[in-house]
Amino acid sequence: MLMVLDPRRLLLLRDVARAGSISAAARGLGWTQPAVSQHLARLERDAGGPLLLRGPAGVTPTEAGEALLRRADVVAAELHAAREELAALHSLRGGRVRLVAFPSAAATLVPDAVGALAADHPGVEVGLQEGEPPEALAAVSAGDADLALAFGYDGPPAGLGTLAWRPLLEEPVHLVLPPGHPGPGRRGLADLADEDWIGGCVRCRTHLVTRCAAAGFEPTVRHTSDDYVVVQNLVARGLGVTVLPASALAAYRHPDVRVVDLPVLGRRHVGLVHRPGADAVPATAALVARLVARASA
Amino acid sequence: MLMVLDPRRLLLLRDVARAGSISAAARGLGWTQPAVSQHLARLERDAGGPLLLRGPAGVTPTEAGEALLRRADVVAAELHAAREELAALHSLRGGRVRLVAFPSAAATLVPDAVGALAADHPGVEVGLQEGEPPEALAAVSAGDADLALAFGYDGPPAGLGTLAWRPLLEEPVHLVLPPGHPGPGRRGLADLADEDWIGGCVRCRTHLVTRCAAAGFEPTVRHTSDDYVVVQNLVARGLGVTVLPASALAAYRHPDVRVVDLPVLGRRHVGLVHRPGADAVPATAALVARLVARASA
DNA sequence: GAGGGGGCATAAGTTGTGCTGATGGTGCTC
DNA sequence: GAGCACCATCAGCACAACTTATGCCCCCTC
Repeated sequence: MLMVLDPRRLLLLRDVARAGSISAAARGLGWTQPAVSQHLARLERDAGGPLLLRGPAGVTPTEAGEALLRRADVVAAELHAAREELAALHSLRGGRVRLVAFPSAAATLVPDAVGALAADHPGVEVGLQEGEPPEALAAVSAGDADLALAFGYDGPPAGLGTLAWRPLLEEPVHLVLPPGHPGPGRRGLADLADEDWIGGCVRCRTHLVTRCAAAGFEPTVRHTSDDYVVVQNLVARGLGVTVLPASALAAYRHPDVRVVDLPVLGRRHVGLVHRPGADAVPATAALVARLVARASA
Repeated sequence: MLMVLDPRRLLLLRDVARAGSISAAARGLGWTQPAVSQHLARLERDAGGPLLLRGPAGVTPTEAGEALLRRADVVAAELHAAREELAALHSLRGGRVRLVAFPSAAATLVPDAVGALAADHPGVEVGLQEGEPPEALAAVSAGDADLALAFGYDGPPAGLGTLAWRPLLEEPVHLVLPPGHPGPGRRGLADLADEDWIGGCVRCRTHLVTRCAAAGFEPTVRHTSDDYVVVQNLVARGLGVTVLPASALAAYRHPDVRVVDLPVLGRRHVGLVHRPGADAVPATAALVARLVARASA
C-alpha cells in the first residue's frame, strides 16, 4: 500500500513545516520552489495521502503530517547527535584504542607513548595488554584489539594475513655470556656448540635453533624463560649462554654479564600491526603517531 | 570538517553491519556489490574516517561505525513507527476529524452521519461544534476545524476564499404564518409588506431583507431569534411572520403555524466546506462520505 | 478594477547521482 | 594451484533531481 519513506524527504517536510511555506523552505535551503514542491509531492505519494494542506499564506500539516513531523524531529536529533559524536571522536575528545604489546616493548616504548597520549587527550581511553606476537596478531584479527606491537626476526612476523605491518625499528640480537667467558672465536657461533643454552619465548627459541642449525649444530637448551631479567641472572650465575635483542638489554642490563655483538644472529624487526584502514581511526592514529615518534628517537 | 550525513546511507550502513559483509547486504537489497561499496565509501568520506574495517570474511564496525549504528537503529525504528502510524490513519484505526455545523443541520443530518462513522470506526475521534457559516468557515480556514457544514442562499456561502465547496442538498425556503392568516395574494411577497417580521440569524435576516427589497418594501423586523423552535412559537402566537428553510421545519414543526411554499424566497444551498486537499485525509473523507450518503437519502 | 506580490503546481530541459557490468587484487580452502 | 569467498575501481548508462519557464489562484493596494 504505502511505499518506503525517504528519510531525506521526511527532513524536508520538517523544514517546510518550520518555514511555514514551501517557498520559504526553498529559500532557506538555497533551492528553487519546484524542487521542494516535487519532493513533497513524492513524499505524499509514498505516504498515501496529503501531509500538508496548501493555503494562500503557506501550509499547515494534516494529522498524518503531524505524525511524520514528530518522527522527523527524532531523526533530525539523531543525525545531529551522530555528527557530534563523530566530531568528538575526530577531535580526540573521546575514543578508545586497545593495544597489545610484547613484554620488552611494553616495558619501555609503550609507557612513554601511552603516557604522552593520555596527557594530550585525557578523553581517549587506552587499553593495554601484554602478549607475544602470535596472540597479539590473533587479538587484532578477531577485533579484540585495535593495534599490536609485534616483532619478527629478519622481517615482519609470520601469520600477518590481511593485517597491515608498519615497521618501527630494527635492532641487533646480541650474544649474552657469563662473566669471564672467552666469547666466540674465529668460527663464530659454532664455537658455542657445546654450551648450555637458555631459551626465551617459543619464537625466540625457534630463531635461536634456526641460527645454530645454520652454524652446523643443534643447541642444548637446558633452561627456558621469557623474562629477560631472569635469563640474565641465569647467565650471570654461569648456568648457560643466551641471545637477547638490544631493547631487552636496554630495559635491563645485569652488571656481570658479557654482551657480544654477533651479526650472524640477525636482527629483530619491531613494528605495529593493525587491520587495514584502522590507522585512519583517530584514536588509533594518535597512538601510532606517538609510538612512531618514540621509536625513531 | 565533516559534511552532512545522508540518512539513507546510515540505514545502508546498518544493513551492511547486520549482513556482515558488503556483498551479503547487496544480495539482500537486490543490488550489486559495487553499489553498496560506493555508498559506503561516500558515507565514510562524509563521516571523515573509516566506519567499517574490511577483512577477508566481511566487515566489522569501527568505533565511529558503532556510534553511527546506534543512531541508525533509532532512525530505522522511527521510520518503521511512522509507517505504522500512517497505516493506522489510513485504515481508520485512528485519526480525528473536527466538524463545525450550523444548528439545524446539527440536529438531523449530523448525528446520523457521526453515529454511523463511530459505529464503523471506533478508533476515529470525531469533534463536533455548532457554528453559523461565517464562524464555521473561519474555523476551517484557521485550521481549528477540518470540515464545515454550511449553507448559502441561492449559491455557496460568501467568503469561501480558497476553501473548497461540496454541495450536499438544496432546499426551498418557506413562508411561515400564524394560524388563520390569509397568506399572500396575487402580488406575492409584497402583500406582506405591512406585517411584523421575525428575523433569524444575521445572514438569514440579510437574505430576507434582500428578497423583500426585490418585492418593493423594507420589512419591519420586530423580533429576532436564531432558534427555529422559538421563532415558530412566536409565529403561532400571532406575533409576526417569518421564513424558514425546509430542514428547520423538518426538525421541528409547530402544529399551529401555516407553511406556504413561495418560490420567490429562493432556495438554501447546504454543503460541505474544507480546505483544498482535506477531503483526501482518511478520517475527513470517511465523514464526508457518510454526510453525503445521509444528505442524498 | 487593474496591477503587483504572495502562494502553489506543472511541464520540459539539463545536470549529476546512482546503479550496473567488467576487471583486478587479495586471502582462504580444498 | 585452482576455485571461491571478499573487496575496490573504472567506465558507461539511466534515471532522479534540480532548474528554468509558465500558469493559476488569492490577497492587497493604488
